[in-house]
Amino acid sequence: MEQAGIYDARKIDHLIENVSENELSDLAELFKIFGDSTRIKILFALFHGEKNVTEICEVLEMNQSAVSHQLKILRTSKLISSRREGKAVIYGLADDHVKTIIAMGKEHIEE
Amino acid sequence: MEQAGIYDARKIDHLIENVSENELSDLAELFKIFGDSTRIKILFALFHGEKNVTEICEVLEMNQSAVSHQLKILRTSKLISSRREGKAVIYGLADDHVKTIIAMGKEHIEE
DNA sequence: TATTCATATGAATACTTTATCATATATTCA
DNA sequence: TGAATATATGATAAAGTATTCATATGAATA
Repeated sequence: MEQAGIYDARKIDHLIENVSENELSDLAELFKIFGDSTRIKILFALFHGEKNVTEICEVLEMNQSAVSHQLKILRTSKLISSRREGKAVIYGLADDHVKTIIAMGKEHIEE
Repeated sequence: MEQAGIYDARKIDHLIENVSENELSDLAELFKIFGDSTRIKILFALFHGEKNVTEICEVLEMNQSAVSHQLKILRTSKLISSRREGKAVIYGLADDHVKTIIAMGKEHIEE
């Protein structure tokens, strides 16, 4: 299974050495966030740029309350960031790890 | 947020383009698998080599039934592979994506 | 300031998931 | 073949989760 140069195997191995019980729990918590269609859709909606809540609702075709509940979970996990601009609250990806994690997942399911 | 050369940003961007509704569901399903402490612990237990069920139970300090139930989920998701050797069934990681995905997760929570 | 628009949040419900218990299956060995 | 060991699995209870509805908060504007 060649990884097409996307990562460096040695660095990967180093990253997963000596992981504490607590870190394992944190990891599970993190992945749990990605493990929901609605939240994954929100993250994808933000891949190409920031969006406010109304726009996210339109993309997902879901009601505002459901979306806001999930936005809160993503915010709490620091996967997305938010700022208010007038009446609207604008959301964006917090950092590039989100993209990488999802890309790795996509690469896996493609096989 | 420099990624220390662990991945190539262009390839990441390419991977997450044009993702269908179905692929999003599959992705959520995949991450759901990682989103459980027991399963993450099993995967870590297998990082340094294959183990049979009894050994996995010892590492996790969990009862055999609970472990087997989670092994089945990991097997079904093709994250681990198994083979029988006498009375024992030996499990190992199915491929390197597992390591990569978890390493990315770890990198994220470290910040 | 009253109203409207945008977002957040609490409570309730329906749905999912995990661990446990009991038991079944598979393999080895006496 | 019968007992022992290793693993798998079905059913159930307990815990967790997502969506919906109703309502609250916050900001802009008439």
